[in-house]
Amino acid sequence: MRLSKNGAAKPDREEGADRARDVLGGTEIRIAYKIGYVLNFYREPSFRKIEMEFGITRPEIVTLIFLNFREGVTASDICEFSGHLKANISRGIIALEKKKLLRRDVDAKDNRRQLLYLTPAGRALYAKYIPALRERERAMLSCLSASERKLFEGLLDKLAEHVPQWSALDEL
Amino acid sequence: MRLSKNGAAKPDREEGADRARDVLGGTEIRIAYKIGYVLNFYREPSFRKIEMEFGITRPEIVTLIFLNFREGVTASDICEFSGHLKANISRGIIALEKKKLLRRDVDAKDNRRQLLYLTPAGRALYAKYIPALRERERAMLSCLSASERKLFEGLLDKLAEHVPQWSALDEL
DNA sequence: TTTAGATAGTCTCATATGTGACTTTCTCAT
DNA sequence: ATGAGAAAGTCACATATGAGACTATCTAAA
Repeated sequence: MRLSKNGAAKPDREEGADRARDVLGGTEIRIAYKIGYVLNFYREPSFRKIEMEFGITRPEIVTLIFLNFREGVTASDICEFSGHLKANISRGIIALEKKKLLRRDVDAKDNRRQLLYLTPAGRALYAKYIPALRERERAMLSCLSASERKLFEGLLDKLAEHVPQWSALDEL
Repeated sequence: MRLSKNGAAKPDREEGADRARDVLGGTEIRIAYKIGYVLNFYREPSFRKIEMEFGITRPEIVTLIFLNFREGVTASDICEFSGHLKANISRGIIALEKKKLLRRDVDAKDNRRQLLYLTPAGRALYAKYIPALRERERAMLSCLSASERKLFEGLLDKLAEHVPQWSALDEL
């Protein structure tokens, strides 16, 4: 029942993959459980490593990821697509500003809102940790052929676009 | 840019689904990000509700789910397939035992290990919260046809079986 | 046998997180 | 215009979590 460090099964044990198939198929929420299983192994170790290495929290990590491809957004926007609670994103933004990794301007059109922008230092920090995430994603998907990957992403897109139909934003 | 509570877009804003497609496609780790997006909306609200309603923690929730289909396993086994750290699963098991929701026996073959079994009360508690998780999974997947769902699960299985190849257990 | 190292599980401490209340600002119907 | 209610963001408090040390037990090789 044990896996050794490199993921290979010990001689007298079930092989890891067999065991995974067996176990993961057993719950009453098979698909959700399997998504969680794969994602946990992708995300948790990666994010913990970044947290430790760079002294930032998860909301800070995702805020930098988000701002890297779209600036001038608000804390609420980041909540909406990161799944983090607004209190945590708020704290993260305050911390990032304190470290001069982002800048925020009050929206002239709506004084409640603050528009967020990365500083060069913020962009540089992002550039330090994103390659490991990219590489790990590549490894995760390497068991799928190019066409399977396309297929998988297409189905994921469908699921993602459908999210607003069944999950209210204020649930997060 | 805002979604209203029922997920419908306000008249003068982009529609939720368009916006999601647009935003989610922008990161450097598209597929991982999309998996996280969908899963967050599935898992976080559901689990938080269970936590509050029944006064149990996440490790306790997953321990009950796991034991419901396989008993006589150990804390390590649960770590292996839940993605939770052993300290947290350990605390969860201690709490569940205190509440008489599970029972543990020292393994006669290996005195370090404790074999876990649900009590009827534990099974009853599980039965109270699993229907909502099932229903929410159904809603999440309702945008896929039966054959798309099969396809999606097949690809997920492939990814799950491949996990040991790229992620070491001790990373969790 | 003995012993070095691995493994199962628990504990302590520091930190991150969830909840809900709060302020300020905006929106919209009257 | 004005007042009720929604939305953006912050805060304080309690709790859950992550890191890493620790004990006890097992394994395997000399």
